[in-house]
Amino acid sequence: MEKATIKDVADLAGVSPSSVSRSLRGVGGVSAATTERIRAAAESLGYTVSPAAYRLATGRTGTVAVVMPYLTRWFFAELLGGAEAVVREAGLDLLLYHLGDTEIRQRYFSSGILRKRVDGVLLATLALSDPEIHALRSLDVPVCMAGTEVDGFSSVCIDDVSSARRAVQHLVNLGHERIAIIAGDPREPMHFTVPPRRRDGYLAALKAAGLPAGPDLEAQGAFTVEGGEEATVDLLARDVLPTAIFAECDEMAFGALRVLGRVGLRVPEDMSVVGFDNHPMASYFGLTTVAQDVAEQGRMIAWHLVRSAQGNGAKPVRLRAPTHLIVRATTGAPTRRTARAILAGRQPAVAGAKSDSARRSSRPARANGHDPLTRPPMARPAGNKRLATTKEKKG
Amino acid sequence: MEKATIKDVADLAGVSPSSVSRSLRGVGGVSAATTERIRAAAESLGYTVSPAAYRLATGRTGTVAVVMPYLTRWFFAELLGGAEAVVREAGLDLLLYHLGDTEIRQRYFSSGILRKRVDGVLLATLALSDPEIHALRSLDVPVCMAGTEVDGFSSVCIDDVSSARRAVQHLVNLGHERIAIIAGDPREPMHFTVPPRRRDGYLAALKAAGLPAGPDLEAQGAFTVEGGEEATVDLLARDVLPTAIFAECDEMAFGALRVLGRVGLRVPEDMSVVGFDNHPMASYFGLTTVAQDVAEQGRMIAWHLVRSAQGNGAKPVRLRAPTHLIVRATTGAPTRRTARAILAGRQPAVAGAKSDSARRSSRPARANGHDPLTRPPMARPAGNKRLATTKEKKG
DNA sequence: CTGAAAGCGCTTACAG
DNA sequence: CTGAAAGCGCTTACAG
Repeated sequence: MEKATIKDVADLAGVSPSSVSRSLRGVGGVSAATTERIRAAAESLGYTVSPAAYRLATGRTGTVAVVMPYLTRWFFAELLGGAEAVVREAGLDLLLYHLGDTEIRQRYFSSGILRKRVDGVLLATLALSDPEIHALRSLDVPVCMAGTEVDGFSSVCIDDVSSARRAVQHLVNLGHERIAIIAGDPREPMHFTVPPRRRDGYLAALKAAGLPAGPDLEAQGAFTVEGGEEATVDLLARDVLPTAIFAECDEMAFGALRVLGRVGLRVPEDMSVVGFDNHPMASYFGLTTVAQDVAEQGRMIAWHLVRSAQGNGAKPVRLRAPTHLIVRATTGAPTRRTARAILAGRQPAVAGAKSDSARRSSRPARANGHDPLTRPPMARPAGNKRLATTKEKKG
Repeated sequence: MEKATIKDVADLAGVSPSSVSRSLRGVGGVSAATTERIRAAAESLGYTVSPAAYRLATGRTGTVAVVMPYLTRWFFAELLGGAEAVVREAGLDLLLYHLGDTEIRQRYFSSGILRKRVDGVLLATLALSDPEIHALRSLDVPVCMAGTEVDGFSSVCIDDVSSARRAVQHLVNLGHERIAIIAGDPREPMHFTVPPRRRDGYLAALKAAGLPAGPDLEAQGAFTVEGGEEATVDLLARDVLPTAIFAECDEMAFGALRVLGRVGLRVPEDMSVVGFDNHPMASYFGLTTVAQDVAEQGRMIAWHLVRSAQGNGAKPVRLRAPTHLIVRATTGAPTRRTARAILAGRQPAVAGAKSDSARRSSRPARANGHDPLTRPPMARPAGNKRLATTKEKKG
């Protein structure tokens, strides 16, 4: 079947294209009888409005752009999934842009290419430069952000500061006094805005508790598993060891668990670990973490974007998504034995963890802290009740 | 700045819109002098061609659709990432559709809504029903598939059968004689095509080696970590236990490792495990697996789609992406002690693994098989040479 | 090499 | 309630 046009439908129904357009759009002013005839004609012809013609005539594109710095990372994939559902439900098209480096990004924003192409833009967690923000503003379409707040744009965020603070407070409450952080690399090319906020929460909790903070207790982890491993190796080579580690994201916590297992430190007996995000693998590891529903955030902001793109109530809003601490099995009260003493008694040297020789030690690696069967009283694992399934319930 | 039109540019350059169009499109027939004047005018006005007008005039949309059954699963996110890069590089727009259930999907395909909207469609691993295939064909635009082969459409696939066979052959070569499989659920709503092919490879290897196969050695895992856990619990409750497990995907292998660790079976001494995909976490677990480069597959097929969508050499092709076995630390020769004997000596009963009581056993969980320090001679771990980073080199 | 004109398929005041 | 007409911003034969 060839592509039917509005004229074909009009001819078949014996009316003018105007009437077809009116009736199909449901703007009223068409008698019930003609409406029905038109509907039947359109259906029999398999008629669909040409998006190009519609857009040209109305100036509205029926399209939103979703701009992502990463497509494969958990957070962004979840966000995209949530947003897509809402956008499609609204009958709009979703144009996907993976905008890696700043240069590409700015070229895109300022080229105006988006302006004629979309009715709205959804940007995921990017710290934007001033020229970029300016370019976005002059796009002259509603812009929404996820994970970042910018004046004049709507956004959805979690409260990274207070959430991180709560996670660290959990460690404080367990009795930890030397709490290290595995932080995101501040020189991250993507200008991630999240890491510094989570670090602020960490620092706030320490300060409130009168606990020490500083470079001795910080390591960089790049927000990846490997980065978490490197950071942990780094931490374990410090003069004084922590009794607990707060990782700014779960992936880094996974890396920490691996290294701790390798060097023979038990989790949580010898070292507590807290992550952030409740990554799908977190329950696998029994990781204590801060949970956020990222897909829901995608839905929230996409819903707002759709409304704005359709011209309704375009006042910028700042949406807050909730988080909650999930205590599983990687956190517990510190034991009297320090990690240093344990390592000293078992390993040639902590520094040895960096070399191949550590791996040839005769000690078998320990479990990575999941499902520790002896658990200190204060650690209340949520979930993990059954062996076969480990899905957490919300809330 | 208001949106400049071609007329604005023409006026500023003192020429006709025709010339502006010709010169900007680079179709020739415009003097160098005018071309330059036009270019300058366009630039000073920040002119961009209106996609809607262009599409209406030419009938070409400059857009491709990418249709995905999942957005957040590793495989699909990787594929999307690879495809996006190529599509954007080609200057085309990427319309994203997350089409969950069959009903929604078919409605979309047959509505013709895509026909007027895109110049090409890329479908990710979906087993399509005949009506769906018919609807796709009548779309009248090139359709490319990733992970599935359909007559008349271009596609990119790995050889699931021979890759799975090779993985299982690796187990056979190590001396395993009872090799179980954790397979994808055949009633999967998405009509996944991959699981049966990987199972075929598994069966072929067993048959060639004259080893037993059958229901006793099969369990369903749903292609998720939790599914892998359940399947492993199931396998461990069988009358006769395997000495090795082939999981059709890495996520299920992760689940297997977790359960094995919990019940006290060492990997690979007591049980070997092979996965499939080389998921980013595979190296973390030291998992022996079949590696495929999914992003590359996305690039390959997207490149072909772009060419087809632009009308060049539209003959359907069947692209094959390579795979390679990565032997890490979860596979080794079977020991004389059977898993059954080990379990019998250590646990109240295998069935106990299903109940909470197993978790309260006084035995600590074992390491999940990564970095086993005693390793049988035939297992040659690739990578894992250094502690801090575990990235594999290709090839 | 350049321009006038038609046409792509719609929507939307404007008349009736 | 209905239709004729203009217009959205381009491209592309068709003349010159």
